[in-house]
Amino acid sequence: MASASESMLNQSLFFEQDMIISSSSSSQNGIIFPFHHTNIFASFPICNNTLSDHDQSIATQQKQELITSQILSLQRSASNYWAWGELSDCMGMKRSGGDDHLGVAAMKMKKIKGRRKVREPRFCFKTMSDVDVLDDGYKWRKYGQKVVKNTQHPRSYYRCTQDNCRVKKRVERLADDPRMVITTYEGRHIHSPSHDDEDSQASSQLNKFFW
DNA sequence: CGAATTTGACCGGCGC
DNA sequence: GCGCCGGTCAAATTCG
Repeated sequence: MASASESMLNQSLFFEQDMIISSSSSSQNGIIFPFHHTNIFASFPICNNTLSDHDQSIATQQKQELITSQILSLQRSASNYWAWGELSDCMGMKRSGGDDHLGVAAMKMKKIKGRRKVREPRFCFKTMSDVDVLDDGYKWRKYGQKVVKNTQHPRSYYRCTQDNCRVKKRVERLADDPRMVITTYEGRHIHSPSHDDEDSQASSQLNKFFW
């Protein structure tokens, strides 16, 4: 148990270093590297819109924190995950190329300084799973369901039940492979996972380290 | 009976 | 300006 946590720690530290490298060296495809012992693969496309260096570093840091947190919390239930992150808090961003199923969502924006519109950082998992809602350690309440165009499966919308925690997630099935579940997280948890299983202590310790 | 989910209405962004 | 579409709200319904 202790060794597993330690291993995860090292993995995530390595991950942070790669994130920094990727933000300056790759603008389209990002990087892909495996989390060997969890079968998690991560790829981080970097937004190529015009962000200042300062904004870039802040956004990258936020993304790192979000992804690290989510991977830590998902590690317990993970099997055959693919994951990718998206730097989405930049103005007027459009996804280029495919990935239509994730959508250029008309996401709720918030204005900063009265002019800039910024999206919450988002992070997606693609998972081979029979169940739609993965046990990621947090408690979610469903607040909506929508049939999106060109897909036969509805998309479900969840919000974290914790007071003052604004984190949301969307869950949908891949149109061309219904066995795959797309889970999109948006925002940052302001608390530890609420699960009371035996992993919670180690998990919260790791969270403390990264947050 | 309170909590959680369902579901149609509504809203705002975006493309034409 | 209008219509489409994704996201959210909230009343109704279901569940535990």
